[in-house]
Amino acid sequence: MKEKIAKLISEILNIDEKEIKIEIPKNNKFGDYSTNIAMQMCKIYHKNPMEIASDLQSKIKDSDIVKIEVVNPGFINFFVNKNYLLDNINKVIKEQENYGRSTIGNGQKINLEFVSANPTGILHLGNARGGAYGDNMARIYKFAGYKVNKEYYINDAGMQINNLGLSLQARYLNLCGIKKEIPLNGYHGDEIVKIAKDLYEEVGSQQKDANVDFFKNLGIEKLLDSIFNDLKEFRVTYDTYTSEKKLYDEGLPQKTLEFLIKNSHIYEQDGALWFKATQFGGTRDIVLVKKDKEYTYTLPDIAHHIKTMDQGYTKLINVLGADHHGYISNIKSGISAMGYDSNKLEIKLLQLVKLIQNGQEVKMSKRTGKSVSLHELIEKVGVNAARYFFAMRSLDTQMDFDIDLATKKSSENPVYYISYAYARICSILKDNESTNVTKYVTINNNDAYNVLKKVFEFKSVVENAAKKELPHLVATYAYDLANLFHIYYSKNRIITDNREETNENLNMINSVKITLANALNLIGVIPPERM
RNA sequence: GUCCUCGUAGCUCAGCUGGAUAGAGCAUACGCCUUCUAAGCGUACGGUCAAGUGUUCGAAUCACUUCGGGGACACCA
Repeated sequence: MKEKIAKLISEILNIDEKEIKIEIPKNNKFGDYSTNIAMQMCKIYHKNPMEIASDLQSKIKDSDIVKIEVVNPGFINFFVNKNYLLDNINKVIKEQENYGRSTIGNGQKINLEFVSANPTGILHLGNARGGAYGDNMARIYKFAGYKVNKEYYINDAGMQINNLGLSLQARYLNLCGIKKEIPLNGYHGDEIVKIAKDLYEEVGSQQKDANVDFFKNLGIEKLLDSIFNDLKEFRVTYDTYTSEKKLYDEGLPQKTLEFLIKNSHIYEQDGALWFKATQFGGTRDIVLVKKDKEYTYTLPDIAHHIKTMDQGYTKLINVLGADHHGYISNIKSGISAMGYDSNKLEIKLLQLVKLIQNGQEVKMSKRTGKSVSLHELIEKVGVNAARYFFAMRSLDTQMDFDIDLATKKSSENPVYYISYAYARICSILKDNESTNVTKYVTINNNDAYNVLKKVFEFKSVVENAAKKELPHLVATYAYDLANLFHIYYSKNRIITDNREETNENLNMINSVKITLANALNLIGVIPPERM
């Protein structure tokens, strides 16, 4: 319908259809569709926008348009007949879980890397936010016709892992009665204490002479286990896992370094090898090889990105915490220096989650182990509420997470509101059989039309969410749809004395049910059939 | 100091290719269950869209400046 109106106008004004913006007004007294084209054109025609609008009003003729209004300062509002909404009910029922699917992605390949937390502790709230965002985007992209690869980059090499090994070793040796300090930048999480304890309980002090590598590997194994278990419970899964250590085994960081040296992008200073990042848009030069000959994190990460780009992705998206902001220019300049297009890499920064308890901010730190874990969150509020809570807010708000509120499991979380709409529909459909309707004739009130209009909008919401990379548009959409349904439900009977009417109503609410489920699925929420 | 980001109702947040009277939830005060789930619906209260300047027919939205919150500026990741 939108396209049709745009086309009609473009033919009259003789301009490109794409120039014409047709929007759905927030207030439905302004019609089903509205355009500001008359105001846009007044400069070109040197005419009053109201004049242009009136002119268009008289020239547009179409059987589906029942009324055209011209309103100050020059809006043209279209009122269309509602058959398209009624016809859409059968489309929804026919397409089921595919209703709303789009092809705008055109099969483009997107690599989505998210969470990628170091295996030096368990996942916390910040990771949960990143996980929810990444997974939501993956679901939305797929639904919008993109090909998506979800990747977890495992930092199982380097300094931090060394610290993990040393921390774990210290804990274990202490249990064996041997004095050993946790290193300065070591990890103090309970989960590390537990791994040491489990080991001690299993083998006693047999491993007291084991080297750090033993503890590193043990720690990585156990912590990755817990990370992926938590994520799975959170309904977040991955397609590929990339190990930093494996990149070393394949010699990729080495090759990357050699390439950069060969192309004179590297110089030596103070015994370290520096990359001339400033020549490629970086804010400052960066060290790739430390004076102890170890590589910094950046070198294997450049290799990693190059390797991914070689696989033909049109876009690489990394979801990182806001504290990694400074890293963006590092990695991008590295990619450019390797002769690749760094614009293909898009980095999404998520603002950190501020944790509120008893009205006060709780500082989080992985090192001190004083954070709320993802696991704990799920235990307290459930996966649905947690997923929705993260999905409903855009990434760039510094969100407050009130743990007292969340643990109340109350209706203050909108996910219950949406679930309730879904459960209401399910309970009606459970007790009432419906049959196919070929032509809807009884549905004729604004509450119903408002609901159906929302159902109709779904596909464009999916496309918008994909294009703008904003999953919260889907969360908000689900809420709006539930809201309109609740209003409709409270004012209208679905089961009536009239069999034909009842049957049409049942089909209509079934279309709402399907659309709700599809929307919620895109943000990892599974609505309950009963509440 | 330099860079990034945010600032919208008492609180938590929507509002995003500039549009019509700036919207929800929570909180507060009232209504609505003999009928399909009241975890719902409705009414009221609540705003200098941080401040200023500019661009525009039109700005919460775009640009610049100032103020304020958060973050980043490692031979950590």
